[in-house]
Amino acid sequence: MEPPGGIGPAFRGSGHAHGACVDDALARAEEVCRRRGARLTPLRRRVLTLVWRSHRAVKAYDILAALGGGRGAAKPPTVYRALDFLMGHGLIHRIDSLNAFVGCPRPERGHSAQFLICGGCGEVSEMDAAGIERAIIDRAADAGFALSRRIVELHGTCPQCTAAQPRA
Amino acid sequence: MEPPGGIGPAFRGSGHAHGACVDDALARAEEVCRRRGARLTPLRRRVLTLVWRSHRAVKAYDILAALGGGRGAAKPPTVYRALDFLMGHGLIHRIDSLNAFVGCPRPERGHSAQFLICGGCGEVSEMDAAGIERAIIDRAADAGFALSRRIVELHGTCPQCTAAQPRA
DNA sequence: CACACGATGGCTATAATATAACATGCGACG
DNA sequence: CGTCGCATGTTATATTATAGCCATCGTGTG
Repeated sequence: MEPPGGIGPAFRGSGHAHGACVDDALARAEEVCRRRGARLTPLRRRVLTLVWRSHRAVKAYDILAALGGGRGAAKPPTVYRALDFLMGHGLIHRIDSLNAFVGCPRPERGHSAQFLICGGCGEVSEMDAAGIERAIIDRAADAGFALSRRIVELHGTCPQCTAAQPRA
Repeated sequence: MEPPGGIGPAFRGSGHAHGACVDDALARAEEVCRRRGARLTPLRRRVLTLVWRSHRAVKAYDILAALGGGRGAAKPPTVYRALDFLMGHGLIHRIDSLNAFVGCPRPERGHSAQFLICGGCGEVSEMDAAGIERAIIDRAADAGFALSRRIVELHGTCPQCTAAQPRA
């Protein structure tokens, strides 16, 4: 079940030791920030932890709610600024088709990613598929198009959810 | 430079006879609806025309504004319902990374599309690149992932805009 | 004709997502 | 100490989207 390339597309289902994912993600984030002189402040670390609460894409306002339930509640800009920072350093990705955010398991390399998004369990699996990347680059080159950002978000059903629903 | 498949990625720049694009799109829409027994009502036709005003992605609230400037102005649900209808019949596509909509030049075939989105002029070019599609399908199959919706939105700079900016 | 029904679209309201603009705190550094 | 820059707090508002209810209209049917 270990993912090819160490990233995806292994959907984890409910039975994995998620604490290790979070610890690993935080350690990597520390390292990335340390090397760049960027400050992973308590707030940013907390937001990153909240994004990593699951392997699902997390909405900004859910983070907001989790941050400050009471009167001293956090405000939207607080969350969006932290998310911007984390995205800027590749620690999280935005899933545009969900207006939501997911932790990046390999922040150290500036990879281009594709996402498998399960409509059943909501899990998001990040891939770095050379074949897809290659095809996109080739096709853009054919068109004389200078690529910057590439968005590949693939919706469907993960193996676990497919297995759980013998007859859809 | 004619695109394989006849769709994209020909960026048109400012010098094409756009009336023909619109007429063609409307004729195709009529035909598609007629064959399915769907009703391309005046409102829906008007919204479709507004989406086709350019080859750029159009925002729902811009359509809203264009629909009813005055006191009897249209309301959001009116626009979103028309857009839902048009999407349901493949007459337009939603560009998730822009929260905006673009006309589909080939509504008759249920194609899967990729979009080239120019950050300079804002034009969106629809492709149906078999190579990209193939790579995505193969990779999803590897992962045991049952694909439904595929989103491929490629941001960058079109040939015209690249030529216009010798030093970016 | 009277009636039910489904599709369409108008309306009010509100939810959900995101940013602008300005104020405050706080540490680094001369 | 002064001030500079960055992070965060705060207020307000912009942008995007949907829920839910009602009026209208065409169509088929008793």
